[in-house]
Amino acid sequence: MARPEASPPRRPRGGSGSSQAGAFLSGASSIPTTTRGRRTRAALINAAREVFEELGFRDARISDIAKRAGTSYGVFYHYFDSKESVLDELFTSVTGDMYNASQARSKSDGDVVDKIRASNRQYLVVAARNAQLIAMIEELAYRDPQFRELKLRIREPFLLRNEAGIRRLQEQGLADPNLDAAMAASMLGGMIEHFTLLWFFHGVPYDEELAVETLTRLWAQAIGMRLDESGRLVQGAR
Amino acid sequence: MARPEASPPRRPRGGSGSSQAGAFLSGASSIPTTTRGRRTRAALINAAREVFEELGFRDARISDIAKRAGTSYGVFYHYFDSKESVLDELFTSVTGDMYNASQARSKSDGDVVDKIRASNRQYLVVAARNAQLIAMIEELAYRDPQFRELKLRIREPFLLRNEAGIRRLQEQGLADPNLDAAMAASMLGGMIEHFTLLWFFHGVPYDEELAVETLTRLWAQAIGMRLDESGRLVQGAR
Amino acid sequence: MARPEASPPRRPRGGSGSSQAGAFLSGASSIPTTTRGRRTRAALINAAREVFEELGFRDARISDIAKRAGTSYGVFYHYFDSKESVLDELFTSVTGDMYNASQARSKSDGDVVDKIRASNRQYLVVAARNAQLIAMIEELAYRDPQFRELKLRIREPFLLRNEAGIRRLQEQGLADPNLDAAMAASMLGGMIEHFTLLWFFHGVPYDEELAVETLTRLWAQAIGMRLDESGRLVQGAR
Amino acid sequence: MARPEASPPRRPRGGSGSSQAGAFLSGASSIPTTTRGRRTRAALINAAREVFEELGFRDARISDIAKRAGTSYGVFYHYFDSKESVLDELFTSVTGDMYNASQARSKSDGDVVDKIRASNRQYLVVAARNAQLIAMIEELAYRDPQFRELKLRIREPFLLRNEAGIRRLQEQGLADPNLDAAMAASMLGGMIEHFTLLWFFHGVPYDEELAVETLTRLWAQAIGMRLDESGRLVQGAR
DNA sequence: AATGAATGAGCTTTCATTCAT
DNA sequence: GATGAATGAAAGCTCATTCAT
Repeated sequence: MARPEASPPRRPRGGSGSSQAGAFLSGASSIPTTTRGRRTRAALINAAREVFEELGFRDARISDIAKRAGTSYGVFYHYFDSKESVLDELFTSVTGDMYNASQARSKSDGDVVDKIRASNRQYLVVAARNAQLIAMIEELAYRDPQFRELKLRIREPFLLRNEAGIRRLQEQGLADPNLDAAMAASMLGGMIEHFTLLWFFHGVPYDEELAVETLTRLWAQAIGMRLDESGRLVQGAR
Repeated sequence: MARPEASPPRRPRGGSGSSQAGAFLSGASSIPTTTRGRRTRAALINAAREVFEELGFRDARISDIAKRAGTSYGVFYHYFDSKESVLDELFTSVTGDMYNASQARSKSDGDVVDKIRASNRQYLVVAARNAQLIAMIEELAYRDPQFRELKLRIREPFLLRNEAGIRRLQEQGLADPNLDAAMAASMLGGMIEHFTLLWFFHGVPYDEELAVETLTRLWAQAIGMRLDESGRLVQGAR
Repeated sequence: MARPEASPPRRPRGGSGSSQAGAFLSGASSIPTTTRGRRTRAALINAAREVFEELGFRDARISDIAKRAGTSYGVFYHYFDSKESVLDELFTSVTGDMYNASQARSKSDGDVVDKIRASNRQYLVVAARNAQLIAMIEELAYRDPQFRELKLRIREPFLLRNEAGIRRLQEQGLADPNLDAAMAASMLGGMIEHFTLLWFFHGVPYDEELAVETLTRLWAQAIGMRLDESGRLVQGAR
Repeated sequence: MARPEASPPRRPRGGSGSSQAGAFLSGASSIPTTTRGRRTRAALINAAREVFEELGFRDARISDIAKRAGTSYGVFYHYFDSKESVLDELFTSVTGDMYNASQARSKSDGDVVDKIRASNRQYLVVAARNAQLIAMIEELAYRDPQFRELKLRIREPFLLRNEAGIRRLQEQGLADPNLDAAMAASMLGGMIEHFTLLWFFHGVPYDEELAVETLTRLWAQAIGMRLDESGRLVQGAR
């Protein structure tokens, strides 16, 4: 017999089912109308970000967030349904930031390698900026399909961009035609992802310039280019 | 939801127990003298592995493990101090397995690329075999310095091996001398790590042959080799 | 989007779904194996009955029950899933008692009216004995379909018995043939139910003998019999 | 589930607030002077009725009522002291309606049975109209002496009327003189009460005509009359 | 050696009510 | 008059761990 809930301990009350557009998780979070309300809500989101980064999502208690925001824990429920729903808001900003980074065109009018270098450098910048939150998503992705999808969704635009880039270079005769562009994009993308996490989140120390150069050289050579000792494309090497 | 965790000696939040000198994580676990005792202990470890893989470390309850092992949860404390201490045992086997893999010399008498290919293939095998537990370590590493170290310790022999390999190839004039061997080893190692996790744990589907070939080609070319369309080293290309 | 439960705050864990045979509500309650366990469990049920009767189901807190039973509230969850599940046990005994009463045949070899009188008297006895719990079911029935059904299920055997009785008397020419037996049984049964609740639960004072006599006279005459001043059937009056 | 109820002046458990002299339950509620105020107040009462009927008194939240009334929950406290005090207003109307019904004289110039029939039919009408609220009172009466009294007070005029009726019929030689009029009135009144609740609130389906006829026949015969197959009084049968 | 009963800290969530705006 | 933000007591429930048997 299914759990019958004799005198139902919790009324469902429609609410939380209706999702906001673009909300990743539950997202049933009321938007305050007054200035004071807006300020409090913002304080909560901010506090949540800090607490999540310090303690991790699972170890973060609502009361930690509320305390950090300087409110009672009651207000939290005024603005959010649950921990999950603040997370939403946070993710919206990260995914947005990451997406923009994935779309950005380098303005450098250098050669192909310069473009790769610029792109790597840029990834490093956003990755550093969002390391904590990305690490959190990674962590949660290990147990929660919802977050696994989010993780994959975040990396997708980078993948597509990389794949397109490789394909274009292959067509131009600049990249190894024997490479499966999608697979290579996934692997090389993973290389950078993994590396930035190691560096920015796990605290393994690396030298920035060396990192950018090595990343760029590995990437470029992996797809079939040849770089001279100063990191410039050896023309006609392919 | 109620925070699980115990009552009296309440663990400080996020920590995984204070580690002792000898064992990796927490307290020593008594080694039983009788046959029956040994069997029970083994059953618990086995059960723990299964439960951890299914539920994750944090969500696994002692009672889950005990139930799976077919014992009462009282016995658990006969053999182990805490959840952390069973984990120890489990990790001993993974780290051992991984270490062996990192040391294995390929018997192939093919060329350098064949060696790289064999090595990659072998990594894929152990990674697939230990994916669940490795993922667990990864997950825990996000919050627990203890596990972060473990994670780094596991990857270290691979790193060293790769670094030595690259260096040797550089000396032989087969690999790009402009590459920082340590950095490259870390990045390329990360590429494989990341990829196997995606594949074996997160369930992203890949074709095995294509994966091995692409991995090998990327790796070899990244460090400066040149491969022909059938994946064989183009002699004298450097 | 449905509530996704980012990192699920509560694992379902099959358990509670499988119901015991005959359990009304959830009923997932472990049966202890040791004497001590059995004693504790019994103490909890007893305490629950008392607390429910004093405070009502909804106002009763788990901690009230535990305190009354002289245990920590933790044990409660050792034996029961929830408040609902103790209720189960309690109901099993009431419904059993009531059912038996409904089936009991009076041993009096008096006339029809004596049988009705005996039956009424007996109902009064069980109703008095179970007044608190019946009232509780009534109360809960106002809001919970589950309890509404229970309420109806408890009254059903009485209804059927009464209906059969009336029908038999109609066939024997002793009861008014113009009466719909089922409807009459329901109404007259309700009369007694309502009356006992008023008396035993709401505390409206009545004289027992007068009550039995009046109940019997009303009932008997309602279905078409005629009673003389001493409550005996006036033969051939129909 | 968390107990709702307020924080600072926390109501003693089970109670419904200490009642004031004048009003039935709790505090006086200010009567607004402006039109707008009166409209808001009326909207609140209306909303309260709906919400109470849907959710029951205990499960209804102030915010539910306010939302339904289209106001903020702040205003609620402008007009009412508490949930109990809106209830007051609602009950005033029910009790009024019920009382009127109890006093109504049937205009039919038929015989006694017609009068009983008319009276029953009329009770059915008001009972149907007020079923939700009456059920609510019943429910609350199980736990709250305040409501128990209200419940008894509502039924009282019916009781008195019935008792007087029976007594009159006894004097006229139409009703069984061996019946205690008060007791019979209470029991027979309870029969109808109980029946209407079953029908109108608990949703047990009955045929209206059959119900009226059976009710009337049972009632009339119970007090000693005799009815023919078409429901007319058999003259001189007593 | 094994069992499983008992403990209780700690977290979540609800919602009546107050009060600044 | 009206608004809605803020408060916080209180109860539910979980599960690591202890310990009597």
